[in-house]
Amino acid sequence: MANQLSRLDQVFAALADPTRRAIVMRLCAGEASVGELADPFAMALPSFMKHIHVLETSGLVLSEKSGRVRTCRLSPDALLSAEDWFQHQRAIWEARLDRFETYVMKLKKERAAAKRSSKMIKKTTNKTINKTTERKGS
Amino acid sequence: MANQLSRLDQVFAALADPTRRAIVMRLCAGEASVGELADPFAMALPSFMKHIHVLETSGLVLSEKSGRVRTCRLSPDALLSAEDWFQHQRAIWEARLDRFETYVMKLKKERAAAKRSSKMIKKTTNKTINKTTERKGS
DNA sequence: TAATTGGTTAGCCATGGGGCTAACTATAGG
DNA sequence: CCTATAGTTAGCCCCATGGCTAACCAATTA
Repeated sequence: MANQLSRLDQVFAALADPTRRAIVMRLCAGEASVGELADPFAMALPSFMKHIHVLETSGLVLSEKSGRVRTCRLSPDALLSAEDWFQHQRAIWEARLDRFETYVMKLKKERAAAKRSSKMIKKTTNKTINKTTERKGS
Repeated sequence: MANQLSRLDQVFAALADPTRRAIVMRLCAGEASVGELADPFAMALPSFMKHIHVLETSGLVLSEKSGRVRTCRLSPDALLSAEDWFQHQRAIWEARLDRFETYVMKLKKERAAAKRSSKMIKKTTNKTINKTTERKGS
């Protein structure tokens, strides 16, 4: 009970394996038994079951046993939470790009104005731009 | 295609580690030197450098050394390709849901018709319908 | 030139992941 | 009742991963 990894850790770790990604892709098309899922893979069943187990503990897959057959289905929640992570990062990234772009536009204007009214001071301003991208809040 | 998969392997594996996800999140806010990146982590530098290296070979991060300082920045391509994967899976999933739903609608109609014209045969149909109501919007 | 700073290389260690076989349980079918 | 089917459990192997220290460049800076 000491070190519980975050759900994202488990979801990404689960999806880092091509076999498991293939299983998820297969389950996107509908539920299936372990045997059906395992069929395309040249792998011993116990090995395959480990993958299923990883997917289950990551929350990506749910399964239920009835009789001697275990049926697996996708639980889209974990998938969505990972997708959310990407979208969140992208939002931050794009916001920064926007801020940067407007900043550069402002600089451009200022530079143009300075050029119009003066002689030549642009070298240092240019360097300042690099510094800013490097670090924002610290 | 197989090439792309192995890249996904690396991207997901890279993101499966909380340290590395934190680095990516930090880099979404702008580029930084290795030292700056390492600062928040209670970890020896060589260990930290391994994470940077993993991120670089996964294609998530680019770095450039000038003088004795190595500056890292995010390369959004890999991030986007992973996000695409999710969106693709979700599309398939949702398409299936739609197909399933129309199928159930068809069943409902048929059941209503059967009920109108016959006695009582609802057992299995009923079970199928419950499955649908269980998850609808997602 | 000497010392400091910022990374890098090399090598060690413990753990965990992904694969296997063999043997076992439990249902379904003949 | 007997056998085949579908998973499951146990245990072994190998190598990748994530952490460490120690020693080593190579730029800056005093």
